[in-house]
Amino acid sequence: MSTEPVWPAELFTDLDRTGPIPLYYQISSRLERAIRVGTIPAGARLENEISIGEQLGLSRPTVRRAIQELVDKGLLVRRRGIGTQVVQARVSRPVELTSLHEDLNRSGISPTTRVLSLERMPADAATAQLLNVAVGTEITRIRRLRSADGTPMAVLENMLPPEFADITIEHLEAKGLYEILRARGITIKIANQTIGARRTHGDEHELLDLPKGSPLLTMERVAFDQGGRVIEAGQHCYRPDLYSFSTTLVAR
Amino acid sequence: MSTEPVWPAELFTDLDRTGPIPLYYQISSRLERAIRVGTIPAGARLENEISIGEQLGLSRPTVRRAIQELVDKGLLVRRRGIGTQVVQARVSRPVELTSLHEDLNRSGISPTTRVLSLERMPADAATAQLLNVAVGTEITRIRRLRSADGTPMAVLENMLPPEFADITIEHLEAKGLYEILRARGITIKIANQTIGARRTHGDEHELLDLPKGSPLLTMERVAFDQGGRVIEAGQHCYRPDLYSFSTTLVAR
DNA sequence: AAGTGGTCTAGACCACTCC
DNA sequence: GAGTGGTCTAGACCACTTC
Repeated sequence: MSTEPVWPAELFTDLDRTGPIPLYYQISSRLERAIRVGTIPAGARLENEISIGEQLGLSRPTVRRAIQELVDKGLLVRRRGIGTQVVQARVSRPVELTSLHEDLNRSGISPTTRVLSLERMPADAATAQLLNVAVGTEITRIRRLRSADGTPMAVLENMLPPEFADITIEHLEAKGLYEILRARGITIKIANQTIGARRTHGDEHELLDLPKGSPLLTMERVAFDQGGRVIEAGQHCYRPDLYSFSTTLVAR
Repeated sequence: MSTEPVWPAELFTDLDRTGPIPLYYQISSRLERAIRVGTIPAGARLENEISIGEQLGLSRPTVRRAIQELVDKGLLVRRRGIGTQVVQARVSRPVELTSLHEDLNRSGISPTTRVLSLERMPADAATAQLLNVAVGTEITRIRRLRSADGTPMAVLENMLPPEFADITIEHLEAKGLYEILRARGITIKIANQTIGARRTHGDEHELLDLPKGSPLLTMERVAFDQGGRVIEAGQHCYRPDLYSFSTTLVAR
């Protein structure tokens, strides 16, 4: 038995057709909320694209684009000849271009940061290559301890190119690095990151309150702006009992 | 100084306009190859979308869609008022819905699999919830050791729902699990996965040829088909000196 | 002012699935 | 055969960047 297709048109009565927010985005964000809160239940079939367009006074490509956004997020599945359905599986938000600081904030946890060191130094060969600057360029090296509710969670090491030489300890203890960068108009567009594991080195076990030689979850990241300039390179390690990376993968 | 925009139209002379392969896909895949091999260098600016469409005899939306594919992959950056540029950063392929077996194959390494155990058993409460079946349902539990060039790399544990009760050790030692599933017409559409770290447990250190209590990189995954049915649930652990997860993140 | 990408329209034909 | 999504066309207007 197949159920009737659903379309809660009442959610879309007051679309703003003149403002700066794209119509497809207004549709997809309301639809996403309706799915996440359960107004549209898992497994429900949506009405077809043309019919939705007629009800909303929109062309099919616009409706299609809105739906595609949620297909890409893994909330909807489209099948030719069948229709569009809400996915049955729970979907977690993808690994995004955010910092640990923002992740924690979103979880309702108030992160604190202790700056362990903040120094300017000439780039050695490895760092110069990483940041794509000349050897000997004065770069900024930061080492921070990030805690959540008083419990140490991660040791964060970052290298910054010379343009950020004026960042202070006060900045870093008040806000996350990505927040500071964004306030300067820096937009991170692309990042390459690698997740791995290793034992604690040096003082990491003390900082993270772990036995010496414990396993750590590690993440290395190089972040670029729109023009391909390196904005930061980080080598971070996390307490694996307190932190992990979750994501939802969607097949193309 | 800004350079002239480029468009190697000669790469697109023999588009197949009648076959089953979409035009936008033909464009984007050829363009991707040209970028990856360096025919179009990093930082190059592409011609504008309308001009490309005219040269290729295509409408702008089709050209736009082709370009969008590569923007989503992080190979191109678009800026309003400026144009479309090849990203300066190296881009690694994203974490995809593939198995370790396929990852290794793609890297030119021939993986081998030893089945450590293959058993049918009634689902306990935790497994039943994971696989979304009734408690006591006969499920299949697999434990495998995956090696590359003779070196043990990972211990793979999977739970499968009852419909796969006929999978044999011979199947599993010849092919990857996902390959076997695909051969049965099973398409995995969505997966939730979590990456973490922990110490070795039980016999893992022996299997992976590591000291007892060494760090392991772990990945848990629940994979769903189009209809939201659970296809497999896996708990895998990897030797962190031989394996890590790399990906490129692209800001929306 | 000129050029770029961002959005949107109103259609069209096709492939696939189900009955 | 009817209904669905997948692709594609040929335009339009707008916002943003550069000159």
